[in-house]
Amino acid sequence: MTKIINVIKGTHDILPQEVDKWHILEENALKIFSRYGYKEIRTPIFEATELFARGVGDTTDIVNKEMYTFEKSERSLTLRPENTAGVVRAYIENGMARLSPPVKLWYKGPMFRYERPQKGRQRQFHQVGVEMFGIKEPTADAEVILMAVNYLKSLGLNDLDVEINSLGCPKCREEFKKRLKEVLKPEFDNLCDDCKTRYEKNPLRLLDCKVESCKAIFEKPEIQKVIQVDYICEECAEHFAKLKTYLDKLNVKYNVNKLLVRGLDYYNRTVFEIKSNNLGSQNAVCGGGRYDSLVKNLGGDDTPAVGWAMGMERLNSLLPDSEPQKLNGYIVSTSPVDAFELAEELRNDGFNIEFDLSNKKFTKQLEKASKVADYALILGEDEIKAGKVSVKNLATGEQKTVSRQELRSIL
RNA sequence: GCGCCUGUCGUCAAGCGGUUAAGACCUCGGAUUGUGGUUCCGAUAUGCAUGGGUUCGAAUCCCAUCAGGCGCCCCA
Repeated sequence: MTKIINVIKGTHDILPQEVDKWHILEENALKIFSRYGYKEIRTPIFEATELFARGVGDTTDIVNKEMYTFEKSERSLTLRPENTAGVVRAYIENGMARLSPPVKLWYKGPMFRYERPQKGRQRQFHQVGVEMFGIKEPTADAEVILMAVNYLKSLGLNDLDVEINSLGCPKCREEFKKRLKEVLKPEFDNLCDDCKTRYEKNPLRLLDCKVESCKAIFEKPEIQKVIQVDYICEECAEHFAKLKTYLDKLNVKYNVNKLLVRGLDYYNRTVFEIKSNNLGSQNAVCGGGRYDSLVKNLGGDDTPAVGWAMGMERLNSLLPDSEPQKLNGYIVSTSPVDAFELAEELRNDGFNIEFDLSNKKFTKQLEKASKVADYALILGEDEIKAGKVSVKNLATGEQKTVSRQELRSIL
């Protein structure tokens, strides 16, 4: 036998028996986001590599070691590892800055990251996300978080933890980094290797370290003092305070997590995550925040923005399995031509209808009907002559012979 | 990139060095020439991820390769 070709590591097929759940995710996204005035945008799956290097940040793991990059016609192209950079590119390129703010966009689609696959993490995965441009006030942050929570609620996901934090603006963040480095200096040699690198490149990420010895260091009182004190400036503090007020008034439950930093470089001020306890170690279903400098960094006008993304596979695994959808009717007939005609008639009226294409025996057809449909539509010689159909309710066994017109009201 | 675990039919599996590789589900056929979902009978792995090795003998032990899972890291 010829060797079969397998799916690529870290990718997988979404099979018919699970696709219903995907439809639920997608339909609810359209429904909920539309209520808030968001429009869907679809951007290409690959972009210029430079977009991600400049957009996501070239010190991030995503850009450093996880991108699928390839050359074509002497251009370096990359399969998108996330979609914020692409949406921002589209926003700039299509002159959406000329639209009356806020500009509200949402998207869904596959993303690609070259990582070791594990539970809740694949190399091709899907995200649904939103981006809002043009509003610097914390109302935007609040709306976006509220919408995330309501989207999750619409999926029946209520018991999730919302964590928020403020990173401050570039100005006050520098101050915080400076203080953090000062207080950690005596401990530098005790940090893990990754943290030693972070210490130089991106000190905020130190707080995210999962290594026990590092966590212990950060628990020390003199270091906690620096972490707990708000180094963010007055304006940033006010922004964050207002956001919390809005969330309180809107009954969005959240925790402030000072250690929440996030791995993408473009965030400032508000960052947030939504986590589930039922996902294993990859427990974040949603991550996002404010990125006021990204549009400008990518060549657009100075435009404030805020957004988030959710991992659809992770959402999917939190959804209960759905019952497979049955056909409205399965035609049992020994006359393919008549079966065809009846099937087409009913299909045109919006019913889901199948019949046996291989002309099997009557009992086999009925057996098949009982497995895949709610009703068996029996179309034998007698019925054909009389211009009628015998309808059998396969759940109750009830059967009656009716005209084709009556048939529609039964199905 | 590192660590641990696992590969037997389409699926879930039993098998733990001895000669025809259990079983269940699914699928297909029959009992059953117009009445199913229950039941009964039958069919379906010359092969145990692949390649080597040990042995009189290997799905079972060893090595390598490949694939998958989980964890670290990072993230959705």
